[in-house]
Amino acid sequence: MTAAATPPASSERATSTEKADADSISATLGVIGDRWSFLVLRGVFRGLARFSDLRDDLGIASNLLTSRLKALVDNGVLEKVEYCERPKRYEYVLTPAGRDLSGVLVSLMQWGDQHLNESRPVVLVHSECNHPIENVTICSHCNMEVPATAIRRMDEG
Amino acid sequence: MTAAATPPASSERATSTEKADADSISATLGVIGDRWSFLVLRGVFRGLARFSDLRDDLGIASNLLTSRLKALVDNGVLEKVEYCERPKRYEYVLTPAGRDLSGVLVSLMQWGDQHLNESRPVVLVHSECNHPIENVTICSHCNMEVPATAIRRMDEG
DNA sequence: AGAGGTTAGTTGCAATTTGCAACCAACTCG
DNA sequence: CGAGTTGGTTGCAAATTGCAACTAACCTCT
Repeated sequence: MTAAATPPASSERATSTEKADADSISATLGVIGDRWSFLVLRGVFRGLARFSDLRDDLGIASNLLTSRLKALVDNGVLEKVEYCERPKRYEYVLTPAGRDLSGVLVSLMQWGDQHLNESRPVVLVHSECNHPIENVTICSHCNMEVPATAIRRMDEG
Repeated sequence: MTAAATPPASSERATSTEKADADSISATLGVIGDRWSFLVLRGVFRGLARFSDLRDDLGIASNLLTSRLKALVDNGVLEKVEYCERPKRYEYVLTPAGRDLSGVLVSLMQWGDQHLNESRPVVLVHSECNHPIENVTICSHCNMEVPATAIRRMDEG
């Protein structure tokens, strides 16, 4: 037995003989865990939607951008929307599931801001009040922030 | 010009001629953004600390685990602590910076649970009350949760 | 003391994945 | 018609990963 974490999943997923992922972290990484997908998503969150804008902003090779966008669309993170009929042009927009990835991006950004200060931070704000936002882990029962040291799995006490 | 996002950074970082990353997301991905580091961290968060335990749990090849652990230690995410003097054995424990990555892991897990249900979710709880935790983006000014659509960059209004 | 086991790796090589540069198709504009 | 733009595709070289075998240092058992 000993299933392991199955990361060598890249183009095609779970060909049936492969032992499935053990948990949601590796499953999620199977969707966005390669070298570029996070950055493609970051671009889309920033408002880039067209192939060439993403390519130019990220500096990614066309063939990779093609394959990453396709994978993100296939996995329901992005949607290809026609924005021009005659020359047939598409743009890539976040699906609701894709939008839900904002927390991942925000927490990545926040960690970088706090621990690697390689650049002036991009400050994200709440559009309604213009004050900075923050990503936290909370306990909705206690209604308080939960530090990493107070997180446990439900089983195996 | 046109700096781009610089993901082809793997072993050694920023050889000076390279344009630095543009933001904290790519900087963070430079530390933990490869196919295995997230999973190595997940293992450590789960309590695995020894080389062989991580290798067996993840199913990662030794050479890669060696290089990932080294990178994580070099980047201040993990610390190599001697746990046995005579045969000279070390274990890998989270530094405070490493512990701060819990939010990233939790948000990845949460997204997978919500959008890919490839396995029975591992429920994380607040150790003090035993109730499930949740990762959210909040505005500490408004004291409310901020949906992805209400996040904006501070500049460029 | 010697055989065998455990832990923590290293080494070499094959298989994948990525990066680069060139090329292409459809269409618009002048 | 010729040039330019957008959104790609193709081929090949370079880098990264995976695998399996091997090593080093040290224990434990007989």
